[in-house]
Amino acid sequence: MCEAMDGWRDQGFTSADCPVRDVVDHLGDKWSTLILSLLFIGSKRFGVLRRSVPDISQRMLTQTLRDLQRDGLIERQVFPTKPPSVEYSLSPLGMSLQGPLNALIAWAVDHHGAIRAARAAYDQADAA
Amino acid sequence: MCEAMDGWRDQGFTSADCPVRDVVDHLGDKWSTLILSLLFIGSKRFGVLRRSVPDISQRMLTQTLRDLQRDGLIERQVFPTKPPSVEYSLSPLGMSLQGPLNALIAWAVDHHGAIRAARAAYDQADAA
DNA sequence: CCGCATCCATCTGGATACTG
DNA sequence: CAGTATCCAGATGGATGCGG
Repeated sequence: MCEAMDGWRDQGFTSADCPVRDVVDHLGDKWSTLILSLLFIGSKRFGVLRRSVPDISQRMLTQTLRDLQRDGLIERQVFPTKPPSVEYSLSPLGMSLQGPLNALIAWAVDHHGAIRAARAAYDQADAA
Repeated sequence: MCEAMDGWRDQGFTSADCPVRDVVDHLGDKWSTLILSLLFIGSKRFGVLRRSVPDISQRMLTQTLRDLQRDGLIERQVFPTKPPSVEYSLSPLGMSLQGPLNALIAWAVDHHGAIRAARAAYDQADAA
């Protein structure tokens, strides 16, 4: 893995501390990217996030937020009101991810059609 | 999910045809990003890829390559030599992904330390 | 050399119900 | 409102052996 990437800028990471894995593995889980893109817009309360992503379970929302917080990408602020409310916002580190991630999302939107077309062509080919 | 993203440029995709999912879900699988980054450098034979990524199983390499091919990101060329050889290379679509993806990878490398530090701090906090 | 098939351990994530 | 706990189906992915 990383030992193979010295073609561009790897400096000898082992598999275990490969930075690509650290980041990509996280974006890979089903919800992280989505939650991040919502927080790019602005801070949000738990319930707002929940309603913004209709098909996420409460369990997964909590877990995703915890993971993002653990990685220092988002911050969690508890208001001891009654009933309590919790607000999530982007940390400076999280904000620095906004540019690269949005570039990728923009690519996804732009090339969405091409991907779906390629997929359809491929699937049709092996049906024949 | 997608219905929540109109803050930036969504135009009303449903969950099913959400472009973010189409792309990110793929980058999320354990090997796609890594294989793509290798092919950014240049076309490679199956065996070369296998050796470049020591801890991938043959099964996963084949599967990953198939998925990328299905999405039209890479091309597969078989040389009917004896023994046969197969070469994989980036398609034009795949090349268009290089910029955004490398931006993300660069971010990962740059902020790798910060992430690991945040993670360590978080883990230490709940040990206390 | 390249790839498929099978078997199997593990992980992910959804449903549901319950606490402060 | 926000979060936790339990249970469980399905996906992911590794090991191995066979075939062109």
